[in-house]
Amino acid sequence: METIERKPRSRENARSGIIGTAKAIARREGWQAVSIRKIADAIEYSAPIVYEYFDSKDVLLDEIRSEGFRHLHQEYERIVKLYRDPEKRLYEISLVQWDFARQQPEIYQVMYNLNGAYCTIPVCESDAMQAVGDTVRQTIFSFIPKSKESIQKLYFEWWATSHGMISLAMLLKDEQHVEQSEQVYRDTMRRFVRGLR
Amino acid sequence: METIERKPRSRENARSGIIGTAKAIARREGWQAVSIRKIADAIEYSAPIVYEYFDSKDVLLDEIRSEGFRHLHQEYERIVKLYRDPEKRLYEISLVQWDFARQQPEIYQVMYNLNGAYCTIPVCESDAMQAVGDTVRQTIFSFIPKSKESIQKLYFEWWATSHGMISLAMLLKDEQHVEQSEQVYRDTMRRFVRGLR
DNA sequence: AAATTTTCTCTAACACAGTTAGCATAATTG
DNA sequence: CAATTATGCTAACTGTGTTAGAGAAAATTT
Repeated sequence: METIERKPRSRENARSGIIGTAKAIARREGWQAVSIRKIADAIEYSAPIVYEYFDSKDVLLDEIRSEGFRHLHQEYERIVKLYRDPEKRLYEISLVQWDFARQQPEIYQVMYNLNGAYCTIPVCESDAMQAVGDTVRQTIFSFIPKSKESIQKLYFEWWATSHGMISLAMLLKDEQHVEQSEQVYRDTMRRFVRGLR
Repeated sequence: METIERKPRSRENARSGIIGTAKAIARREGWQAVSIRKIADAIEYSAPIVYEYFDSKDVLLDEIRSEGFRHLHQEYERIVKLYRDPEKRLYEISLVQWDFARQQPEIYQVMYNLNGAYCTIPVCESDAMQAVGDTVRQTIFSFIPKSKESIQKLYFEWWATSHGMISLAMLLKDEQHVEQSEQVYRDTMRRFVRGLR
């Protein structure tokens, strides 16, 4: 993913090379260390070339963020198709969220402007994020048919609980053991889902 | 807090001037806009002077962060002294946390490396943060005398729930109405406290 | 009072950041 | 072959954190 040959490369190829390099640097050195010049060096181009693919660093980060939300959305839809029991669905969705944040922390960080990642473009306006929200709201609605406002409140609660634990576990990863955090997360999310009926 | 006269100023005076200016800029333009030169301009000094008071920007941010945790700790202690009922205590502490994040979002952001604020120094090692944790753990212990591990787990849960809602409400402040978020927060925290007994 | 030292503050510079303008070369088209 | 388009570069601008070293002013000593 790092040292890409320069010779045979189409436009889409270069674009994904930029994204991949940005993610690789962020994973290795943190988002603060991600610079246009460093990306350009890695893909063996000069800095201005990057601007042929992304209008600004902000737009690049936004693209990576949207990619993250789209990936998450796909995973959620997979879960929805896999299980029929609404409770099982929501619980498994919760686990997917945890695993995603564990396996690709740099993506999770840019999605929520965490730990030095900073994208000016408001995340609320992202269609991908809306789509994720819709899937979860539908799942909640599927076993608790309530008013739109009530569903929104429950979704907000679920989201906050999950995101709170994930971002806190990231913050304390040196002090608190991952296994324990994960156990608490599982228990809490299971309890949350149970509490819905 | 912005245009400070230069004439009569002691060392402590200048130090707090730097901190105050940094906070003011962060509040007005976000943490990403906080630069050493801008701070120096505001206090009518040249940039290197700032380094006489703080070894680096990182240290400056860490100081502001610790200040935030110390302030929060004081508020928590005030609540503990004010109420005898443990449930009331924890609930009021939760509300203090919300109000703090509402009234001084820039401080809350630097405390958790949110929204462009980025301090390299690990927050876990902060004594002030530990002190805050101790107070909350004690409060939880005061009406649920369990093992250290259980208390730690409950504290983690409480913290995650509170922090999750606060940071999410910050993220969605344009979409979701503050009043509704606050209502959900109050309900959730009350339910959490109730659920402890 | 003169000389010396210490204190205070500044300018200049370095490497790096995001970003843009303009030029050179290569590929394609007529 | 000539003209045009595409491609990628260098150089530059402003702004960032940070450091070195110069210079003035104040305090101290002789």
